Amino acid sequence: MGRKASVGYDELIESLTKVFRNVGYEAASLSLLEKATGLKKASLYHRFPQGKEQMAHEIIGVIKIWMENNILTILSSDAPPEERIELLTHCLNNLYSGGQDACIFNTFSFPQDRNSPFREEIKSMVFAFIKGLAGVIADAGYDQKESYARAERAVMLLQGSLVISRAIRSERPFRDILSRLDIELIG
Amino acid sequence: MGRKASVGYDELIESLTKVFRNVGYEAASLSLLEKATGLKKASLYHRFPQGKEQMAHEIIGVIKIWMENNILTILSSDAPPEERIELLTHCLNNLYSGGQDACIFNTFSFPQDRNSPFREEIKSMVFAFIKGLAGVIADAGYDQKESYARAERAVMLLQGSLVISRAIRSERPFRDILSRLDIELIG
DNA sequence: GTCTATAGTAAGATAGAC
DNA sequence: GTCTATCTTACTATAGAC
Repeated sequence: MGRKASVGYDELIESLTKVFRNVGYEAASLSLLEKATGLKKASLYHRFPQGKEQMAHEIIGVIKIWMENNILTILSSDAPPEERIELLTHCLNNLYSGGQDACIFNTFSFPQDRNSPFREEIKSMVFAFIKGLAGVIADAGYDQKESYARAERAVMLLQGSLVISRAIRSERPFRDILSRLDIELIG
Repeated sequence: MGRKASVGYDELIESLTKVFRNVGYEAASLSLLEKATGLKKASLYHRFPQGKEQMAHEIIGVIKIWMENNILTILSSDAPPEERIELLTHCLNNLYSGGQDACIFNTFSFPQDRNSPFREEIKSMVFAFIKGLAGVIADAGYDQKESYARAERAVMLLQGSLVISRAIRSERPFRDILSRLDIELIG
């Protein structure tokens, strides 16, 4: 039997995610990751033998599963559209820490050569999110084309509000968008 | 008299900007900057004695001036609002290369410790842009509060569309937003 | 499983020839 | 003004003790 880990997998991933999403793949140095996780470089390599690239892949995988189990599950439930959007709003507020944390859709989409591997995963997650939203909007009575357009627009507003919130260092833009998400989607 | 530069200041700044905005400050290594400019490290240090940090500051300064001379000048002209927005649209399409290039509002807002110096400059540029837009909207008859809200919202949509366009590798979302910018602002 | 110690590599930055 | 060569530092990654 192996020795017990001082840091559980889940909290390890959470610490790594916080760094990666907020500074980007290249800037996420092992020293930053050491500080964030409380583990030394060698220990990180013990957990992730392929180093940074593996860490990035695993946090993306975990986020993907989280997204399926939370956001997408909420969106495809049989509750009324208004209720689903209400739940989604809380979910997103939690995911982005009220506008303080960046989104990997943004951070991991910058062209940093080698890591094009995870750009494909990001792309499919973006589409999954938009399609999930479009489903709710369609359930509220909009036609398919309009539903997709509204969904995509909402994602843009969310991403844009995160950009502006970070740029002006105020969570207010993000909160504003989140508080009007229902109107944006099915209003 | 000094020897003639093989690369003029303007095209040098342009090459540097292309790298910085699209990969971010940390990932903009001197080898990337060498390739982009065609100058060797030592030559770059001759032009920018304080290295990367100075390069970043100067490209931001140049963009700021460009923004004042183009975007802000257009927005504060005495042409009718519709006409100003039409000019702005072409300006933005050019600035972002039709959705292919990232915005420094986004790239330079990530928390990379030391370079907090330029976060203040970015912040003021974001506000200047929003206020410039709000002016046009107010001229079209909207009250101040609504004008500001619409302006901020338009900036979010632009930024968000750039994020999504990069994420799904299609300029379509950006083009869609740009083509509806007039409706978004004063429609 | 985590650590200290240490390679090995790429980064930022200078010195000096042309 | 640009270059090659070099220095120093930081980073990624590994070896081996506990």
